[in-house]
Amino acid sequence: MSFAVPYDALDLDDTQLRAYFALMDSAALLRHRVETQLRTAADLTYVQFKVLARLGLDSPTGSLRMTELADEVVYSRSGLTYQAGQMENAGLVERQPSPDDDRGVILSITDAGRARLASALPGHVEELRELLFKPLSDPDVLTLAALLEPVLDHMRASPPRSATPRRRKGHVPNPST
Amino acid sequence: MSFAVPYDALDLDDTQLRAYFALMDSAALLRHRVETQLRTAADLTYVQFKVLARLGLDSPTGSLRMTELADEVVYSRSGLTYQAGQMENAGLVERQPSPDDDRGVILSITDAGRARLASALPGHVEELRELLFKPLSDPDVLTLAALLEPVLDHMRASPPRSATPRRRKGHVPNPST
DNA sequence: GGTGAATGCTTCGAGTTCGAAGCACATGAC
DNA sequence: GTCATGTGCTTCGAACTCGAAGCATTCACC
Repeated sequence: MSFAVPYDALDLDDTQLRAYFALMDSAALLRHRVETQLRTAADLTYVQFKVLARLGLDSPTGSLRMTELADEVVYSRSGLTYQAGQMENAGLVERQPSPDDDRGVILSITDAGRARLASALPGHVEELRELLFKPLSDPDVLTLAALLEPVLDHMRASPPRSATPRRRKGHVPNPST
Repeated sequence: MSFAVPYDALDLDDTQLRAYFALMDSAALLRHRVETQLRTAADLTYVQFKVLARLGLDSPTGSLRMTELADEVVYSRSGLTYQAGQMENAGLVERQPSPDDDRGVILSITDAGRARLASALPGHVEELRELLFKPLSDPDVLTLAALLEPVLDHMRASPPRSATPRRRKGHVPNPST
């Protein structure tokens, strides 16, 4: 697929196109495979797995704010509200009011959630080894991380060009008006 | 996020985890940004854009089989059927019966589709430059493509562990039964 | 050339996602 | 204290995706 049709000045070169499609397609395909693996092995969505992993492996207390999880796992608040409801019904997480902000909701992993996570992890890791890491050498993996982490940081730092400001702190509402 | 909890032998090392999350998160975030850009600028989904681009830029005839597009753009036939319907209603593509196979359907881009694609391209390229390529040097871009293309090829070659065989040609139905 | 299996696409129902609107609480100015 | 504005989360409706089932055609083999 070449974008080189009527926009010489704005075109991407072939290498850039290759990188773009390789990134998008490999991530999409990997997610699809991982998703079906998680679904059949542990009855979890990729999103649900990621929520459980964030809560159960990263957080010392096993709990996080809804907003924080939403920003990482899904790209809308309502999306996380929906999943939190699903997972709460399944007994994997609990919702508690935030102690320091009555508007806030804190999501905590339950024992059942930890058990489900533990049951999903080995197959998940196995799938990653098989699909993602088999064609990559150890230095390759490091290089890949070193290339993509700055991209990720850069995108997270760049505001979506026209959207709700939604800066965590230190927002700049209106420069002159 | 460290997976290093109870599965020493199966664990991924930190570098692998970094690469995994950087890949998944950067691609997901990039897709989200690109999607909103395409939506506001040209009223197109990422999937629809990709269909138009494949038909309008890659194919000399401006047309492709449904199955071929489905495998590239979406991960189910029904998903492409839905999008083909949407885009046909919008006048961007046309459906024709395949001449050499009465079951097949060929999707062709229309003049309106080419016009829509042309209107979307500059902003799309601009968004990619801004978000993806700004933090990467030219050699970086080449390295990224060189790392991810083998991963993509490897995944496309690996059957989904338990699914319909669905090989284009040369299937091996039943070894002994 | 006839029969059974495979293939190409569509229809259908269920599940997931998003954005906009809404509600409750918090924060800052006065 | 009060008011206006901002923030955290939920509800709601619309759109999208998938897998399974179904229909029509083709292929392979006898």
